[in-house]
Amino acid sequence: MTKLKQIGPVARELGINPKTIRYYEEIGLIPPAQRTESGYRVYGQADIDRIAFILRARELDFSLDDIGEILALREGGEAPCLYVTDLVQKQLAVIDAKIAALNQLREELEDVQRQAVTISLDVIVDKECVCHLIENRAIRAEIA
Amino acid sequence: MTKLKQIGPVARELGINPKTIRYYEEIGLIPPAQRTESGYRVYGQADIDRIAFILRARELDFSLDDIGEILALREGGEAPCLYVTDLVQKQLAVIDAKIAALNQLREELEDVQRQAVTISLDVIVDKECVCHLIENRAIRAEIA
DNA sequence: TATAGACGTTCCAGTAGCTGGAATATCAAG
DNA sequence: CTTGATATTCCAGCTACTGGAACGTCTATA
Repeated sequence: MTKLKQIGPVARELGINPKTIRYYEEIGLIPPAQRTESGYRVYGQADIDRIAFILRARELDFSLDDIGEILALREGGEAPCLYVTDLVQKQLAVIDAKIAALNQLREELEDVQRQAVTISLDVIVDKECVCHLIENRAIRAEIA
Repeated sequence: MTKLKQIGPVARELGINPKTIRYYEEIGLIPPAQRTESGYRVYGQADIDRIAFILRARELDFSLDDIGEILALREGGEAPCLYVTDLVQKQLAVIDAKIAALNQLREELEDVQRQAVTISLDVIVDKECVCHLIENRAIRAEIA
């Protein structure tokens, strides 16, 4: 018999909000927790491990849906590893796309910053557009 | 007098869903559109420009809140450029953090993939954990 | 002129993954 | 016996839209 913990200590141990655990239960990602006589949720090590697994998968940016499927497959007796490698492949593609987009975004913002430094005062005072820094970028983009 | 356009053509021109324009109006990001007798929204070039500005700022990953403030400052007669440079600075920091996190994530997922290839069959068949690929990563992380 | 279909309108609800708050119950310590 | 920390449920909101239902409007053609 392992020692049972209430939701607060478990959440603190895992570095999350207790509400997150209740939420996972609510959407069926974890089974309904065991309760004390007075209705408090209590968790054993296996429950904590399951939540920890979810959190690690979340760190890898898997969606709760995907995590749920992995868990369900496991419950069905199948080792989910092959399924997971497929998910991982897809995740990698998504991440690469995100990184590329962010890098481009970064360049564009640096562009904006550079322009802010070199912009001449009379342009700043001119009131014909909402914001030169952003509008000019669009104009330059059209030219290019 | 410029030609007025209905919401559909405007949305197509800008490459967005008409609902997005109604949404921007609903949250007050753009003023209520002029209407035809029958209640159809119509837009002039200035309106379209304003929406286009919002879309460009969104491409730079500004929140609608930030964009609203920029627009409001502009309405107040102040050039928002200085305000924008401040926002851009903050955006850059956020983006850098995101890129760093994604790169780390990428490495971890590649790690998982590598492990998937070299993992031995007896480990796959063992059913003691939910998913070796993800769990093992956590174990290795603890060791490191 | 009737009608089809392509557009427009409003309103409600849902997405992901939580998080905050209100109203209420439980529990341990002083 | 009260105080404070914790727990419970339920409702609502966050971002930035998007989908769908139910309905109105406009144009073109049979």
